[in-house]
This record gives sequence, structure tokens and C-alpha cells, in this order.
Amino acid sequence: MARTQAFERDDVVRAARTVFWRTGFDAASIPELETATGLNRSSLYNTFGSKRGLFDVAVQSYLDEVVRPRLRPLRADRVEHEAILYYLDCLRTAFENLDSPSASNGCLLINTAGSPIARDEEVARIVSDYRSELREAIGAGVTAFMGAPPSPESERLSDSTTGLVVAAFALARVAPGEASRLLQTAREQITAVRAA
Amino acid sequence: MARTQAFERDDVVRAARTVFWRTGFDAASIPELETATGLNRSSLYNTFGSKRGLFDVAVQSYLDEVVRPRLRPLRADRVEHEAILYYLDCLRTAFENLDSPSASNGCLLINTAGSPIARDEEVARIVSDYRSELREAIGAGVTAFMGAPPSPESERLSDSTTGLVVAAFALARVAPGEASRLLQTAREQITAVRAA
DNA sequence: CGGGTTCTGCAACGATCGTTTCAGTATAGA
DNA sequence: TCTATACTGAAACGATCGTTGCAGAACCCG
Repeated sequence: MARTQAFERDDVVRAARTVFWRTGFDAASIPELETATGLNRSSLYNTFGSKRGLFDVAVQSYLDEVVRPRLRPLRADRVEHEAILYYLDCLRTAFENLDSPSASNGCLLINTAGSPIARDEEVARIVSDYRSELREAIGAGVTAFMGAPPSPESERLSDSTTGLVVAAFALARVAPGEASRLLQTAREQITAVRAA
Repeated sequence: MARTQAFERDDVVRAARTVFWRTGFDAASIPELETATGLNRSSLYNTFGSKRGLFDVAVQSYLDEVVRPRLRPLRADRVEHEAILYYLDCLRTAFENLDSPSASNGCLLINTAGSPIARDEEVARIVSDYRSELREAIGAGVTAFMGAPPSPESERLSDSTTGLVVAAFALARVAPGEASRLLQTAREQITAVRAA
């Protein structure tokens, strides 16, 4: 065989993911990606084919290492009663720590939803699928909390909660305090149902 | 004095606004703005100073001619009982007509919230103020509908409704159907309170 | 140790970006 | 009509964009 790769692929993807998360796809430049990954553009193009190819891999990494770990308790076979509250509280804590990537950058996928690259059908599908995944997990958490089979009311509460999470991410950059408050609102909506 | 301007300033701003709305600030190119406005870049720079200057004026135009007319019934001295429902229905109708600018482009300000230019403090403030304005109008509509002085419950409902509207705009490009459903959810949340 | 393959650094590519310069044209006031 | 001023068109500016070609260095395998 031949010369071996001098870098860990996952590390490179993570570094690129951070850049895309912070600046978005369009504004992320090749020099920026070079310094962040520590690789020359030759290696980047040799490995990922194009800036877009690197972005696609970074998005998958974001889903696998950022999104899904947070949703995991909501996707278990038997969801804990308060898992949905725990999820919202975790997210809110992240938003309140202004140094956390979620607070300063929002969500990589929600950000791309409003950017030019969202006109690409494949990208739009990935973002839309992400929303569906989020909705499904939140729906599981809500029904587990309510302790009853899904009803029109519980479905509406799940829709609303999902929307508030999306809105929180959308506003994270410009109004992190309001983003945090939206998650607080989502929490109260859920606990209010139990009280009734 | 001297030679008179050969164009209508408001028309130019509207044309530029459409471009920024569709493509975002960063991706909007000067040649694109030239053809859309029918002006040479010399005239654009002579009139607005820079691309950013034109963007700022376009944003104000968006607020004055797109956002505020829609919110007007909610900002009246005495808000109609069902004004908030009318607002949500109008918005939902716009989302369901895929040719409408709101459906295909979402909201100019929400889109910029997740874009690189949102790092600019002034831009961030404008977007944040827009959210506050939206929240206030929706709050007026919600309390008018409930026919009672503001309570913690009504405030929470207003927060939630505002969040759902923001989320609908954020998802408009990639999942217009879901955006429409979010507004339907917002409507149901409000009408459900009355039933209780 | 040598051959074959892969990885990587440097340099340059054409294209496009936002902005500026400048000459020329058209108009309002004297 | 003349002049001063403002508007507009064409061209070019330097900078940066994503991408590619190529030569050399590094490594595994026989």
C-alpha cells in the first residue's frame, strides 16, 4: 500500500463543523477551514472533494454528536416521566451560558434553513428531516410526561414545544435572553397541563 | 441647482428589498441589485453609500411596508376581539400560497438573525427590536381575545404565540407546510383557552 | 531496500466580490 | 445662454472566492 493519512478524520470534521456552525456555509472560507482543521486545502479537497462535501459530512457529524445525544433520553423505548423537562432545562442552561456554542451560534441546521444554500433540495430535505426528528422525540417526551396515550391536545402541545425550540435556536444569536425565555415558556406550558 | 434624480427612491428601495429578502444580505451581489433596481452601481453608491447602507434602508422599508401593516390591527387603541386570529389566518394563507414572498423567502429579519451579518451589533439590535414589536402586538391581540386584564397565563400564551410565528418564518423555506401547521397550532392554542 | 501509491505543500487558476475613479451628460438657477 | 452642480455610465481597482495541477515527501508492502 502507501502513505498513511497524517490526521484523524473525525477531528478534522469536528473542526470544520465548528467553523460552519459559527459562520455558516457560505461565509466559511477555505483559508478559515484550513487553519481550523490544520490541513492544507489539498488534503481537504483530496478527502472531501469540495467545500460542499466537507459541509455535508460536518452536518452529519452535527446530527450524530450534538443533536442526537441531547435527544437520546427522549428516544428510549421507555421514556422517563420528566425527560422532556430535563431536555428543555439542559437546552436552557446552554443558552444561558453565553460561551456555549448553542448560545453564540444557535443551531447549525436552523441557521442554514434561512441561508441561500437552503435552496438546494438536498439541504432543505436534511433540515426538514431534522425538524421531524426533533418533533418525534419531543412528542415522545410529552406523551411520556402526560402519562396517557396521544391525544389531539398532547399532539398540539408537542407541536408547540417543537416550535418554541426552533424559535429559540433562531433567535439565539440576536437575543439569547429571549431564546432562554422561550424554553422557559415551553416548560411552563407542559407543566401547566399536568396541573389542570 | 443641478440635474434631477431620474428614479423614484422608494421604487429602488423596494426592488433592493426584494433581492435581500430572497437571497439574504451576503449573497446579494451588486450586479443583482443593479438589474433589480435598474440602476447603475454608481447611482446606488451615490445614493446609499454602500451595499450595507442600501440594506439598512431596505430593512426599514420591510418594517414599514410589510411587517407593520400586518400588525396594524393589533396595535390599535382598541383591538378587535378576533384580530389575533385574523392575523394568524392571514399569515397562514400567505404560507400556503407558495408563490408569496413570505412562503418562499420567510422573513427578511429572521433570516438575517442566523446569518453572518447578525454579528453586527446594530443589525442584531434591529432584529431583536423587531421581535419585541411582534411580541407586543401579539400580546395586545391575545389579551383582547381573552377579554381580561393580562395574567401570567395570557402572557405565557403571548410568548408562545410569538415563538410559533418566529418558528414558522424560520422554517418557511425548507418546510412551508410545517410552517403553516405551526400557525394553525398557534391558533388552536388561543381558541382552546376560551373554551376552558 | 526499492517500487508503487498516497498524502501534502506551493502556486496559480479564472471568476466574482464590493468599491472607487473619472469623464461625460443633463438639468436648475442666474 | 452660461455656469455650477448633481446624476450616471463605463471601466478598472485590489481582494478574495472555490478549485485545480503538479512536484515532492512520506509511507506500506514485497
